[in-house]
Amino acid sequence: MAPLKNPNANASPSLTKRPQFFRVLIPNPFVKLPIPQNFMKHLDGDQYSKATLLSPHGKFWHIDLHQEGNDLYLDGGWSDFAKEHDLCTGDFVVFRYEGNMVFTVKVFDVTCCLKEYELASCKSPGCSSTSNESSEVESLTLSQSSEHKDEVQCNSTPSSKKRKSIEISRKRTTSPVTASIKKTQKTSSRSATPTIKKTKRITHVSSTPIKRIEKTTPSSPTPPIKKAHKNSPSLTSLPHFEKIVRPYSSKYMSFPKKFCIRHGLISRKGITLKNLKGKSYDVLLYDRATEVRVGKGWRDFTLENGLRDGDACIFKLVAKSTLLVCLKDVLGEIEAHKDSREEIACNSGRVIEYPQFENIVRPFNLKLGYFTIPRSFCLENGLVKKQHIILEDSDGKKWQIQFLIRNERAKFQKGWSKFSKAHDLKVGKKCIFTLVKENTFRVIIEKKQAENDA
DNA sequence: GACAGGCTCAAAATACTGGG
DNA sequence: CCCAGTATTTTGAGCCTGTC
Repeated sequence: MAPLKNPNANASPSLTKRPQFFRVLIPNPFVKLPIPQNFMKHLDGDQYSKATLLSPHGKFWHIDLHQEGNDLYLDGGWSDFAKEHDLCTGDFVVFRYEGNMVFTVKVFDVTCCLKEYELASCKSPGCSSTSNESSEVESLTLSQSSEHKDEVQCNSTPSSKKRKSIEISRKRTTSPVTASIKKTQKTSSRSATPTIKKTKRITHVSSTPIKRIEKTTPSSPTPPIKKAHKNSPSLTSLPHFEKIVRPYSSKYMSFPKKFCIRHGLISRKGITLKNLKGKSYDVLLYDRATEVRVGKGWRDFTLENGLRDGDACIFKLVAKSTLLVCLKDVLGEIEAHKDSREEIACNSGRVIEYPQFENIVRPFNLKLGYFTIPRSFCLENGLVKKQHIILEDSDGKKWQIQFLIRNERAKFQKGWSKFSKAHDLKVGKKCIFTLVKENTFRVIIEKKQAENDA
């Protein structure tokens, strides 16, 4: 099925009013389950080709969607899901939409009670224990999943300060956090700015001292939670701790050493962080005198999950070496499904700028007839394969140029020479390329820079 | 001449260590 | 907790060769 895509959306539904629907199971839904037509308005903009179900097992299931006319069905993988969860005729299944085609699922049986499930590693094809921790049993339960929001929100909001606008176009992968660092370093060196101080102070209010936050299962080095039970521990009772993202957090995060020792994390060196969307990130731990630092791999996590100065991260130990990370931004909102900075910008009402980059024309651009493009820009904007793109000049005239990537290097080539000649490009001129839509750049050519500066 | 592709090397960014 | 410094990795500029 061709994915239906709405250009608008990615935005997660408001966390305070997540849409839900339920289905009472009749025999047919064991093959495929229809999504109510009225509910589909909440899916606008998401890709309809697949859905991810966060099961009561605490596992993520990837289910194919099938569209018939105006109807949308949970199809491929649904029967496996039903089988794995022992769904019966008359069962009442609640789907809560988390955004980005992710649903948490609750199952009530004919007695109107929430069904209990064993937290076993599932081996069914659609189940997302595909990552490197496939053998591990995750202990995130359905109730946990639905409770996490309340749990985290019970902490006071860290700060009401407004965030700075997002720099979407960046030169040479300058992350927001990095940018923040640079800014901080410029304004003052060792002493934090008043804003940061404030954040810090509030941090202590919001994050109970680690000793109090951390609730461990009795005296076992690792929490052997194997069964979801009505009385089973909720996420709040899983061992966890909270940390606030600081400017230096783009480089590393420090974990409380006591927590790591108690749960045997240090001995493992490499652990897995998992976001609420189920994506796993392998990171390395470095044992230090007074703390344990998360090093290699951490940066990827911060970038992909849009962590910024002031955000709170709640790390919950859900398996021997797996920490589930709940994010809470500086405004106190839990961001369960951050997908991109653009999405974050949408959610917080910030202005979205078109991605752009700029380059100065160099001699070889004219001599050899190609123009190099920052790799980071290409990666961020999905320019990853050879294709034709359109350059639109200030007169509205369009030029077809070949975009290609070779050896991890991206450049405009075929057609570039014509463009450069037509616009009388000279060495030192600055060109600003704004990606206004897929495959189309608007080009602004600025005047020659002050005599090549020197 | 235009285009495709490869190589080297310096600069920048990132990962990590040391220590106040 | 946080900054400074160093080591390592990644990226892009520049140039070259081969093919059409």
